[in-house]
Amino acid sequence: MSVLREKILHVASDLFQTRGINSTGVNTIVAVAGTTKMTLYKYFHSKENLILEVLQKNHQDFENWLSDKLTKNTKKPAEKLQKLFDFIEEWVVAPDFRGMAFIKASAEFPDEENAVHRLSAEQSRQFRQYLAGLAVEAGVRDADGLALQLSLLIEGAMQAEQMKRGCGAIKYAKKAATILINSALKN
Amino acid sequence: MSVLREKILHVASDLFQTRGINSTGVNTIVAVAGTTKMTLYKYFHSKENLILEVLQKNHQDFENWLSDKLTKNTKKPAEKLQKLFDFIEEWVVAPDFRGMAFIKASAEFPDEENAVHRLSAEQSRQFRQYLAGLAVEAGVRDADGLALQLSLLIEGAMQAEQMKRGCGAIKYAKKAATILINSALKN
DNA sequence: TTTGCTCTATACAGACCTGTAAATATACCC
DNA sequence: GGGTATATTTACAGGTCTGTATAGAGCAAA
Repeated sequence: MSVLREKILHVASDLFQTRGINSTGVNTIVAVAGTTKMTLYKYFHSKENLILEVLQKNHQDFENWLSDKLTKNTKKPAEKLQKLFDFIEEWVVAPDFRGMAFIKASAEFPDEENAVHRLSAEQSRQFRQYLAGLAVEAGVRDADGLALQLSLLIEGAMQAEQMKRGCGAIKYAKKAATILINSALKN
Repeated sequence: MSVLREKILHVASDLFQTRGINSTGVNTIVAVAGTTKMTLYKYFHSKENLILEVLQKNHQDFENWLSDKLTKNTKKPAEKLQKLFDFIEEWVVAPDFRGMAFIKASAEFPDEENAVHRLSAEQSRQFRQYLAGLAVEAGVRDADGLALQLSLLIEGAMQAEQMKRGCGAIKYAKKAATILINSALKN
């Protein structure tokens, strides 16, 4: 994998998050990345293609990081659900946190037929499925229901933290999650 | 208030929600509204100004609708918190629901110094404050905490429903809210 | 009919956008 | 050195964007 390709992906991801996708032109991306449009269009057939790859990379990075944390720091399956929000908080309070990519992408591309919107929706679904897997392992009966509720808290908190840094949304989301998890485990 | 001004506001709001703000040009707005750019720029000094007015109108319409519903359909203060999510659901399942305006606006304008972003953040804060008022009336001790948690559920559910209509997010958000409210009332 | 107001029609300026063409430069492998 | 792949440079086409200038149409009141 070319180093320039990686650089473009990284720079594009950064600019998309800080300035918005539609407000970031390819001219800006290549200027910051220190290359030219010809190189960008060689690796990424179009801007839409670049957006899709950036989204995919961000999502994979997040899920890899999270599942790594979970497998390394927890032993029993039930523990994972409990500690989940500790790691989410760690992710959110990181200085380079800029919100969840697929949430913002779906806002910028509201048309349900649009490729970017569809990928965002798919990633949202995948994330809920991952949470549902944790809930199943923990012995929750309505695993899908709890997963959906936790995803609302997580995505809501990330949205809130992106809108106003340090607003403490993730802390209260964690408290709410504990209550919901305990309630779900009792049924 | 001029009828053309109202028409422009309404059309702009609709297009911003369905196509995105940055993807909607003033040319499109005036064409759909059946007027010209000269008239638009007469009433709204700039496109940014129009965006701000659209946001403000949407937010006021929502809060007015919600508080109307609450005052007309509930009697005791504690009831309002319980019934809140019924009305939110009613709002979300309406066929013309297109997501919460200020969430999408803040995603399209991520810069915290930007006027649109600042208004969005302010509206999010106002909404939480409104919820906190309901929690106080209901006798919740940590009213701000519960309000924040409920706002996460609501905003998360609206985001999810906007991403994929009929995904049932609001139903599970309601269940989660009931648990959280009951838990908060016990403390 | 004249005055005054709102709205329309049309054209334009200047900037930015995505995407491409063609020629040149750099580096590495044989 | 020669050949090859990769990257740069510069320029451009064709489009869209916000915002403005200018001239005229429609209409109501005096």
